[in-house]
Amino acid sequence: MGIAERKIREKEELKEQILKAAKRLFIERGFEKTSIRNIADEIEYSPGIIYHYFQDKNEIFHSLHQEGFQELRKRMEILGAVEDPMSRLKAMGKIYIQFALENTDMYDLMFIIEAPIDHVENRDDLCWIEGDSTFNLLRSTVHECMQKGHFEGHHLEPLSFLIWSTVHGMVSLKIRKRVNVLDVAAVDQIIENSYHSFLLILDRA
Amino acid sequence: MGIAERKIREKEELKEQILKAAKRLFIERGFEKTSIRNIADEIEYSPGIIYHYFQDKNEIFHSLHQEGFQELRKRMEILGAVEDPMSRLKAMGKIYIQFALENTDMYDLMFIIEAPIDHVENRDDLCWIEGDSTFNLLRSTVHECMQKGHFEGHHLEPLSFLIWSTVHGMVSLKIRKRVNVLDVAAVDQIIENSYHSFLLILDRA
DNA sequence: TGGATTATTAAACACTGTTCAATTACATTT
DNA sequence: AAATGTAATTGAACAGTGTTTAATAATCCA
Repeated sequence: MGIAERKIREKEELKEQILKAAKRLFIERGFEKTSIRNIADEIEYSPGIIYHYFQDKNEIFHSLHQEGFQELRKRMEILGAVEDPMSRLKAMGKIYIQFALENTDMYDLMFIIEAPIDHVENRDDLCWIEGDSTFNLLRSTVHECMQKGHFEGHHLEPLSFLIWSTVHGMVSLKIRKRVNVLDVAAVDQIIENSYHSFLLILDRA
Repeated sequence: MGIAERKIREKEELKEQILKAAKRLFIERGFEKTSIRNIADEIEYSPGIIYHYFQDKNEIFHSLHQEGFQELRKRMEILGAVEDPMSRLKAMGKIYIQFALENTDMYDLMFIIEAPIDHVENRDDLCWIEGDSTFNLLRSTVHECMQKGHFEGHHLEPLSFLIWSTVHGMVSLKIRKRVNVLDVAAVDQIIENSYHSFLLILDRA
């Protein structure tokens, strides 16, 4: 049944086209400003066709999640070379921040935007597995640090979440333009300087 | 010219009505799902009239910012009673988190949502002044802590931003439903436990 | 009362996500 | 090769969005 297989392959190809077009438009215009009709125009099909490949707009952008997590994880790979867990933890934060600031829209989609995450109710969803594996990297690193005597009196889960929250807080305040309450001059450097403070804190924690 | 004044007063009244209706709907439906027509229905006027009182939808919801900051500052007032700056700082974080979790939509508007902050280009805007005065409270408390010998080796501005980022990170990850990557059982308690870890860290920082 | 000003409306514009009946394309069977 | 049945694709429609504007209603002042 080579024909049926080709059919499936072609169907997958169009799905891939939609995803690629969606990503292209999304990266340069953001979530809200990328409409179904925009995507349809881009792939030169009618808008209706998109609903034969995706349930709704959210499902399209939710599919892009995965790519974001893959990219983030790829960047984390070099951490394998870092023996000392404490140094690894510190490098991890730096990579996370860098990823967020260099891929603001992707980060937005992954960790800030409401819509696409909303009707992912079951925890078995691929996006949670992806996210979980990324968080696991943090968790296990923190765990190693604790085994080496760091973070005395802390508990693994809350501390890991706290660390995540700190870096997320910094980048999301910048991405969503709330850093402007600070002195204008300091805005550009603030995250780098704050992260430096954070490293100091981690050493003493 | 009592008549002119009454006119102005009446004009203010309708503006107030719009704002009140907008807030009512916003609190129970969120930003996206509150439309101009919804607000118009609520005050029993035609949709067009709203544009005689506000430039656009963003300006309406931007006006609600202020109320949020007022409420937040009101909650912060009891901190005046706390002598020790370190205790005050800790209590401050707790109040901030509580405010965010009890007024999620308002917090969303103040610190997460993109739209209404977007075309507030000039830093003289009331919203920045409001926000700045709130941040000043944090900054000055951190400053007092430093004068009492805490946070050695840190700098005021980056450290203050770091602390803000940490609490913002925790609540915004919860508000935008990204805590689900954690063990399901831990979700409810995670912020409280993490904040406890944060207090420990502050003592050692 | 007449004229100018202002407040308010209804209708329209250009969008949005989504659905669905109708159409086209195509592989399989006769 | 023609007919059939299935799947892909379309175009139009629905109900909604923010926003603009010409026309209307209301009000104040001379």
